Amino acid sequence: MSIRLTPRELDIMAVLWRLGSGTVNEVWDKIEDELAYSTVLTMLRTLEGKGHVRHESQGKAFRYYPVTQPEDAGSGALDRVLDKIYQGSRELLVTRLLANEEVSPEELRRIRELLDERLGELES
Amino acid sequence: MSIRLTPRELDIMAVLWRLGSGTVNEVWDKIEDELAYSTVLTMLRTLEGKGHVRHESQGKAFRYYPVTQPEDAGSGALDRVLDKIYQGSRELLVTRLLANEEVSPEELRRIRELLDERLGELES
DNA sequence: TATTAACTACTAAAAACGTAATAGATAATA
DNA sequence: TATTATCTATTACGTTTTTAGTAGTTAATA
Repeated sequence: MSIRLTPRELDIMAVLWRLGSGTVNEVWDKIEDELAYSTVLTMLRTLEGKGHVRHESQGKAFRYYPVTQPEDAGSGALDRVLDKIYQGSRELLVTRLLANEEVSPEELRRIRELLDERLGELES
Repeated sequence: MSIRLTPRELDIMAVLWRLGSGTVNEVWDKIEDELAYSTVLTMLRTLEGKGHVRHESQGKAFRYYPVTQPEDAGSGALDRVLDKIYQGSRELLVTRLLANEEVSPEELRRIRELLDERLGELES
């Protein structure tokens, strides 16, 4: 079974992945929605209970570290989107992904290179 | 605000999107997890309450049709994955998406064509 | 028409989620 | 040392989600 995080858990993990680690305070500070400090604390303990984070004492505070990595959560979430919404079609998914106006030509070129590399590997 | 479906709601919508429409029985039959018939019925009514599906009578049964389309639910879900897990990097996401061994060269080529088209548009 | 099979409607309720108040502990600092 | 600011621990609760039993209805069919 692939790892599944709840929306709010994902918000918190996203902060930890970005920062590398964080105290309750730091996470609370970076979370977009306005939550009570204790809410963030509770979430982190929940996540710890599920084994997605661990903590070390730092002074009187706890510093939390992600145990579950983006890939672990990502493959699950992405596969799910791919499967359920795009019916397994990676093309369709990529089409939607790049449909956004904001995508820069540079980004598109880099992605194309990526594809070329991958194709090169397969042909060799 | 983008549409957000719960995991189970998504399972059901996925079946409707795939089939085009479905009676409770048909959906129940296609759902992977073993649920009670009445559970599927309840879910469909919930989805109807939220405006994601509608129904028409067909004999004594109801035939349900998706109102919410994959794109509607998809952009939200995909953006979320992109944002939270791949930190907004489409490259990273595509890398992961194509990392899978199962991706065929044909599929890769089609995706590359897609990119070329998109790049062509931007350069003109 | 009486019976049965297949549905929907209604109801309930456990489990998960999300949020936060408050109490207690600890370290800084006046 | 006394006070204060900052943390964690505990506890609770409303909401949503998920699941499903059972009652009622309808259409087929014997």
